[in-house]
Amino acid sequence: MTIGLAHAELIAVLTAVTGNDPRVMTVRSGDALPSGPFELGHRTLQSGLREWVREQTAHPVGYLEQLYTFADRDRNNEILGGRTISISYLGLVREQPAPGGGRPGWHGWYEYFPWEDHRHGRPAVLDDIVERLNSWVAVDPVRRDQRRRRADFTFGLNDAAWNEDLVLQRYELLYEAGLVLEAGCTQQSNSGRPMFADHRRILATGMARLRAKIKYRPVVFELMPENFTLLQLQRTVEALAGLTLHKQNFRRLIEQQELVEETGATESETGGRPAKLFRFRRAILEERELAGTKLPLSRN
Amino acid sequence: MTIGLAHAELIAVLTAVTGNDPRVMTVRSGDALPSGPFELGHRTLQSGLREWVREQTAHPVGYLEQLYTFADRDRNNEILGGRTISISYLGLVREQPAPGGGRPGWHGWYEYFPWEDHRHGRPAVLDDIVERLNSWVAVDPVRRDQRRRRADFTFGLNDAAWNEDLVLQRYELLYEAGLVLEAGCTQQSNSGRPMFADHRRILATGMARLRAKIKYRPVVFELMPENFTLLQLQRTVEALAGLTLHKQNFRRLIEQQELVEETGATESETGGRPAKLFRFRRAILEERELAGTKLPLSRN
DNA sequence: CATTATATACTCATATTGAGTATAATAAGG
DNA sequence: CCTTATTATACTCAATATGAGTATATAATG
Repeated sequence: MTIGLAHAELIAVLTAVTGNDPRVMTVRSGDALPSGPFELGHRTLQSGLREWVREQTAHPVGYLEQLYTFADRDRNNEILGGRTISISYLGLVREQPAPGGGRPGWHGWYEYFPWEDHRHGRPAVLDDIVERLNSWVAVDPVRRDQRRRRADFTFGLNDAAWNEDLVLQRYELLYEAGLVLEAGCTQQSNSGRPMFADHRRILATGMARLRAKIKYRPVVFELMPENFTLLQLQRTVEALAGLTLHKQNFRRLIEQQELVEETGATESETGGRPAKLFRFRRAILEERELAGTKLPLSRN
Repeated sequence: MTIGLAHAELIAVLTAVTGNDPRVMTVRSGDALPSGPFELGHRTLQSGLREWVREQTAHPVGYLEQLYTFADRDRNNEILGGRTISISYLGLVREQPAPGGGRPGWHGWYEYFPWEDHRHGRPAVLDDIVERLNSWVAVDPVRRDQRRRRADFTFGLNDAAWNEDLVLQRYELLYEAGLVLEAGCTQQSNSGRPMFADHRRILATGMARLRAKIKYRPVVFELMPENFTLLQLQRTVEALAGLTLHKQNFRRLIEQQELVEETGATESETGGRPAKLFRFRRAILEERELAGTKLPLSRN
């Protein structure tokens, strides 16, 4: 009897932002995240993950960080004996054209989480969700107050402010309330596209991590091309945060932190006055690995 | 051939602060962290870890959060076949008297990391360490500049400020420079007490996480008794951060965030004017699970 | 009652942040 | 060429947060 033996699985939340659209790399036409077993031939967890992503999506991966390790009892249905442990990673890339013409597996974040995009105001799907949440709150006479506070807090209801970082908490609340398909509910519309097993939860974990991290670390630049305008940079951050930002303050913060430097060239495809092109000052990574990037999350 | 099979191990960094001394629970007289295999009988990773801690240390565990998952090739020396995956957790507790008179495995953080405690000024061991680091910097003519910047940044040398969060980066630098025993060096003094396998690295990961987290989440209270004075709270934070804080500003921040409420009683054992006793306002966890606790890290 | 020690209140300069207004540089339409 | 639309960039200002003090309060001790 081998105590402690388990199946180790690697899962990737690979993210890019293309045309102001935050996307995640998927397999099976958008139903699952790239994944595969951790094998003896893999040098490390990271390199194992890189191999699976290369094999399943043929997309190069740059920045990679560990997200979370899951081991749910109901994850090993199909597998004989042992348990399955899933080690998930967040990867940041620039979207590349698919090699060989195969369809690339990019899908928009907000296809899975339509209630998370507040760039054009509060999304309409929230009305429906809030109504169903209210029923869920009301149905339990004992925990009603607790449920009320939790719903208010996570979804920014009744004077609470919307907090873009609470992606995972919102998903988990919807799951508990039986409002997403993975929870075995029969409802269909407005709850976002489901995914295989717990992959949507893992995506939520990655989104939450990234939304939180862009505020104190210069990771956005992993998603940017070599040269970019400040507005492009802002639009990328906005796409991730699902919010619009104050333009002038955004520039002020980026520039005063010396995160970027002018290339000298300008971009005039933007419509109005041509914008200066910038590049990321890689030197900053050494100068202050941890000193952090603050992003002005002053709403518009 | 079972592809993807691995040994799953759970490791705990269990921390308490007793008498202004941050401590970690150990086994084997301080040589290792509590750990054990993830077994079929365990419902979840967390509950498996709780069982191992209970069995090996008999200490109750409250707050628990996942730290990191490791899988190094050199971790499975003794075990036949497969790899070992270590899933580490950070636990926060209040130190309890050992049941049955067995010696409890509490050891001070700074026994393992003597260079991390700056509460009484820059620790003397740093002189030695810096000298050896300088040799390490100088010995490589090619990467000298890079090494210089890295040493300066992580240890706060040459005008760089000491950043208490960089516990792991400092340990890793010392490891790479061959200045800790785990790296196979022969030196003895001033490099802190080593631990079994990579347990000291895992402890560093936990310390770094906790030092970072107390700044934006009210987790310190997990380490406090039910009622406490503001100075006791401050001393606990200082013990963790390895720094002294500005007393008046500390109070201002704690109070204006409404993290605590007066119990009505006072504590007069402190020497001077009796201090009001406070308790943590648990309600705040619901009110703003994520709104955060800011700690004034203005040095004294 | 002076001394010592801690607790708590209040002050003040500076930095950061949120939210604007004003001006500059381009393209397109008439 | 002039107006309008559109984007870029500079500058202002009030509110708040932060770092670093000073001042006062309440106890114990000798």
